[in-house]
Formats: sequence, structure tokens, C-alpha cells
Amino acid sequence: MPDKFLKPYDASETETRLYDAWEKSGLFNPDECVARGVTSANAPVYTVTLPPPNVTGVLHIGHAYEDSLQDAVVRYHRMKGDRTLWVPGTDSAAIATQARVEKNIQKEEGKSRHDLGREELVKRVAAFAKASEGTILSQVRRMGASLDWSRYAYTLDDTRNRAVTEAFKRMYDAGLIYRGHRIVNWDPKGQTTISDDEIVYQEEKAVLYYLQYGPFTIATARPETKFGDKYVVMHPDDTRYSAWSDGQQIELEWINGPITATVIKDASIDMTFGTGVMTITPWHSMVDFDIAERHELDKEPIIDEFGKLLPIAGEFAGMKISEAREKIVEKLRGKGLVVKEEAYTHNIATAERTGGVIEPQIKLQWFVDVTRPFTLVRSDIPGIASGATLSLKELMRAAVVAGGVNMPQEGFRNAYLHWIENLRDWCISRQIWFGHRVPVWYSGENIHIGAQAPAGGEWTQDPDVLDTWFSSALWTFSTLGWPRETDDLATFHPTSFMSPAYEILNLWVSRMILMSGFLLGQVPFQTVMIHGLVRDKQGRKFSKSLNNGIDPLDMIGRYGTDALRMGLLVGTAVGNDVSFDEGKVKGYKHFANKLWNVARFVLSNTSADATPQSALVPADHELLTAFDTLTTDVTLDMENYRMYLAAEKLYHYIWHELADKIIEESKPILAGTDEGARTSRQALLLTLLDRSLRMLHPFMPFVTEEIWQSLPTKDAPFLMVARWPS
RNA sequence: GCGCUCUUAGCUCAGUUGGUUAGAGCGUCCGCCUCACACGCGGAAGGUCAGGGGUUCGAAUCCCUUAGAGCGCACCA
Repeated sequence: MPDKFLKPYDASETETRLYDAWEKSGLFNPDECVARGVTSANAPVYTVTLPPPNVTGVLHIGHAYEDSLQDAVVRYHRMKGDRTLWVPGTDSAAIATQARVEKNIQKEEGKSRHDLGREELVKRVAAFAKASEGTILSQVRRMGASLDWSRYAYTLDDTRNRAVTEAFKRMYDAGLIYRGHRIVNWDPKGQTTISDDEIVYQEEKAVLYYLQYGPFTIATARPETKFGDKYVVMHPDDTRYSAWSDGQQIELEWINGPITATVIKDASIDMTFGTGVMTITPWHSMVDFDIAERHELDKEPIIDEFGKLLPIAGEFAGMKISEAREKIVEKLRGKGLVVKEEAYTHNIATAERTGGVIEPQIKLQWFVDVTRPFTLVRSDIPGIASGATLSLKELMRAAVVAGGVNMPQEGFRNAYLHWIENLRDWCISRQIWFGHRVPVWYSGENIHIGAQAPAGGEWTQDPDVLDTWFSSALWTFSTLGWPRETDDLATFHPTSFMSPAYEILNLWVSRMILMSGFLLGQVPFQTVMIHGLVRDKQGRKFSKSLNNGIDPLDMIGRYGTDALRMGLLVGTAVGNDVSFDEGKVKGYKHFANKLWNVARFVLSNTSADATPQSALVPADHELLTAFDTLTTDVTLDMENYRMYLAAEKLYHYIWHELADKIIEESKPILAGTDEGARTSRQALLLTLLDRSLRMLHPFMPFVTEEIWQSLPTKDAPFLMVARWPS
């Protein structure tokens, strides 16, 4: 028995040493596994893509959980003998990264992005991203993640840039990407558009004003947008207003004088709200915009990009809307147009990143059309035939409904389908500078799609960049080299498994299905297991303001990676939020040491030649059979992604069966005079330890590997590539 | 408003298609440094499985309902 077993288990020394050894061996790479003969060349393929962390980020407890979950799955499949690939990468996170660098520059140099100019800013942001890349990558390694680093990808590297341009071009050519004046979510604070999914609604107490509008009374919470209102809308079935007909014109006195208004009948009006009549402001309201589109009405801007009133507001022009509101109401009161005021609670849209209040605006932006039909020439997606004509919405739906993408968690599946029902066109252009620039060039009336301007003529590139999720949506295949027809792409796509947090189900999962479906005619992954968030013991999210953050590296330093992984995985069904409990992590540190001591006992009581199982006495054979039952059970759990149960069962077996019972019973046998019983027991102990280590390895890779390296049953260079028991 | 998830021991959570006395970790109490392990060992206390109703031979598990917590989507002018 090696001397190391005489001391308690030392996680920190072991973990860094072993990770280096694994990485140097090259066996995280499935091709190397085949070359070295530890994996069969025609074995089934199993692929996982790491949800890329922000390149400038640091590892937080949520990553730690996600990495633990995926690494357990990946290691299981590798040991099962699959050609297993787990692809690493990082994300440029355009808005977040640019905002951070801008803030630094402002602080250190007192300069804004406009002072620096586009080229310089992008250079600085890119440099910052590059400089901080190493931090997150080394932290992911600390988690023990068995990623094939030779395939590392970054969303802004050359291959991924090519993928983005190609994807844009193909969608444009298919008529699925268009540029148009459409109403978008404008963030006056961030000075950019954002997508519907980047909005957070916040409750606000406001006043609902009932205003006299000619013969009608209208209710509004936003009198400051009413200057241009010249359409008054009601439900066609509303009997209170049956005297009025669609298109009828009426003269009335309004904020800044007499106007002519037109009556519009539209079924989208809620007859029970307010008075059942409203005026519309198509430029600054999604709903109003839709009504205006249906009836082909005029649209006029009232508010500018900085949230100030335009000249149409007359004397109020130039005022911020917040200060103008009360003044306008005052004027309306003076004119006797305010009928009544009542307290009112509603939700206002704010930008997730900046907290700015969203002001819908009609802007010229690029969109992905989710309802326009196209022909999918070649489809490997169950439920969608090659040559089928369908919309992206239908594609996203069919891919899940027909089981091409298996979403075993019914709740998330419903949420996904519900989201698709309500989906609008996806606004993909952003008015920032860092990220994938829209690959479109203009020269007068001419448009060219591509990374470079065409030769000859004066071409200018679109100034906007793409929504960061546009490139992320390509991730499962851009990481494998697409649009080039690489061997990797042919071999490893569609991927097998994806496990993102439910926060990004809509932002990311659905868009991967969209892009993969359209561009490859494949699903991006066969099974998606949505996981929950890690919260503190009170169930709160971790946040800077609560100061309740947990640094995974700190936990690793104190208890070891194996313990942290177990503490996060055991006992929380995938999809539920994980309540982080340091005590639990500590408990699994103790477990790692327990295992260490089991190994010490077994190794110091067996000799290297005590391995043949044929000599087992009946009692020992029975214990081995009992273990086989556990093996079957745990394997089934692993196959069904119930890692939390598998890990708990192994823990329970090793501590309360193997250590508490079997080892205790073994002491008299090993000290006894019955040679046959003793040899049999030695063989049994060695076998049970060996197989326990194999099955525990996906969860606690380090301590199991370290012990296994000293076992006489060792039959592979690493436990990492040894065979899963059956 | 529409939809989803959750409510099990003091705390945090498991309980896989309904099946014997409902489990784990931490915590608590008692006794132990017994040569694998004090990062440990032995033992103990602690639950009307949110409330009510139903289906069933049998329910923490399925159905209905009430209450509470959380989340998603939509959104009211």
C-alpha cells in the first residue's frame, strides 16, 4: 500500500495534479481515446456543448453546478465506452462586455465611447476580453470539467465569425431576415434596442386619467404621448358606441387646439377596461402599432431617443416625459378635459441590463421573420419531412412535439411551447459596437450581404451589431466548424445533451433549435435537461446587494472540488432550484475521506494476487450479487439523467453498506484461520471497491482516480477512461 | 389574465410507473480516541407528507378543492 494512504485525503494537492495529468494525456479528446485504444472506433458518439460562460466572467456557483452536472454525464458516457466529446468555449456577451469596459474607461480616463471612436473602443474591448479569458478557463478546469480543450471556441473567433455571416446570408436569401421600420423596445438609457426577452416588468403605481376626447371619454396612464392621437378606437361589438361607425371623422378640442379624429373599430379592444375607448399612439406602443398596421393608419413619433418630447408637443417640446406628464395634465385640467383620475397599478417594461424604462419606438432594424414560410430542403428532424414548407415558429414547435428534441421535463416543455405561440419577429440588430457586426453593406439602393464589401463602388457597412444570441444560437454546430463540412460536424452533430438554466430556455434553447433546424435540417441536441438556479439557504438568488455570494473557488479550497460537486448535485432533482448548503459540502468532504479510509483498509488487508472472483464463497457471492443490483439501478439513473439519485445511492452504499457492514464483518474473517474464506473476502473487497470507484467517478472524479491508481485491478491508464461496470 | 412549479423531520432537500414500519445531509441529545477512518464509531429523539374531499385492496405519489410560496408568458390603453 502506498504511503499516501497513511495520511488523511488531501484534496487540493490531488486535484490540481490529476487534472494536469488528465489534460496532458489528451484523453479528454475522443479521437485520442480511439487512437490509444481505450475507446472503440465504431462506438456510439456522445456529444455535449458547454453553455459558454462570458469570456470576461468569473466562475460563480451557478457555473459550478452546471459544470458538475454535465461533467457527471460526460464522464459516465466516456466510461460506458462512447466516443464522448464535450466542447468548451466562451461567449463575448456583447452588451455586457462593452458596458463593463466603457465603465472602466469612464472611470480611469474620464472618456466616453464617443471620445474613443468605434475602432478604438472595439480594440479595447477585445483586448480586455482576451486578457480575462484565462481566468474563467482555469476556473472551469478547477471544477474537474473533462472538456476537450483542443476544440476550444470563442464566439468572436474566425470560425465563429464565418458562421455568423453565413447564417445571416442564408436567412436573408430565404427571406427570413428582413430590414424594416418596426416597433422595437428602445432602451433610452443604453441607447439601443433590446429583444422582448431582455425585458423585465416592474410594478408601478400610477394614475389613470379619464380624458374628454370629443364625444368620448378615454382612459390613459400616459397623457404625455397623446399629442398626436387622431384615431379613437373601440370594439366593433360594443353597443355603447354602435352609433359610431368605422372611418367616421369627428372634430374635437384637444391638448394644443382643435383636431380631426377618425373612429376605428378593432376587436383587440378590451370592452371592460376603462371606458372601452382609447386613442392610439402607434409609434410608442406595441398594441397600438399592431392596430395601426391592420388599419393602415399614420404613425408619428412623439418622443425622441433620449425620452424627450418632440416639436409635435408644442410648448412641451424638449421636456423629459417624466416632468412633462404633470404639466400636461395641468393644462388639460385647465381646458376642462380631465373627467376623473383614479389610482392604478400596472407593469412597466424595463431593460434587464440598464434598468432603463423601455420606450417603444419605430426604428429601422433587422428582424428574423418567424412566421414566413420557407422550404426546408433537407430535414433529419423527426416530424418534418425534407422539402417541407413551414415557418420558423412551426419548425421550433415540431422539433419538440415530434420528439426530435426530447424535453423530458413537462413543465419546461409547456413553457417552451407557450412561448412559441406568442412569439413575434426577433429583432436582431443592436446599437452597440462590440460584437458581430451586421454583415450588410449599402451603396445607394444596393445591398450586399457578406463579411467584406464588394470590389468597386462606395460601400458602407451597417453600423449595428447582432444580438449576442444570434451567434449563440449557432453554438452547437459553429463549434464543430460549420459552415465548413468538417468531419467533426458530420460525426458529432446533432449533439446528445444540453443542460442550460431555465432562465435561458427562451433566449437560447429555442433559438438553437431555430438555427440548427433552418441551417442544417437537424435538431441541435437530442435531449435537453433544464436545470434550476443555485440559491442561498433562504431561497434567495445570489446577488451583490445581498452580499450572500458564494465563491466556488473558496469552497473548493476548503472542501475540495469533489465535495463541492456532490454538495451541489445530490438531493436536488434536475430542474429544481438548488439550495446551497455549505454543511452539505462539508459532509461530502468527510465522505471523500471516508472513501480514502475504506481504500486504506482494503489495500492493507489484501494482496495483489487476491483478485480472481471465481474463488468466492457463497456468502461473498451474495454480496456481489447485491452489488450488481446497485449497479443496474445506478446505471438506469444515469441513463435517465437522474444524477442526483445515482450519487446518493452510491454514497449510501459505500458508507452504510461497504464501510459500516461489509468491512466490519470482514475483520474477523480476515483475521481468521479459514484460508478459503479469507481469500474470498479479500477478492470481494477489492472488487467492490474497484466497482464503487468506477461508478462514483463521474461525481467525485479526483478522489476516485487517486485511489484507483493504486488498485491492483487497474486496467486502464486512468479511471476516467476505464469501463463502467455492468 | 393565461400557464407552470412547489408546500415532506428544527434547517436544506430526496422519494423514479401509487405497494411492506416515509429517507439523506446538517443540526440536537446520550455514550465512546474500539489499531481503516474523531473528516470517526454506536445509539436516540424528531414527520396527522400544507388544509379539506375523492378514486383505490392500498395515496406523500392519481383527481377535485382551499390556502400559501415562487416562476414564466402576455398586458390594459
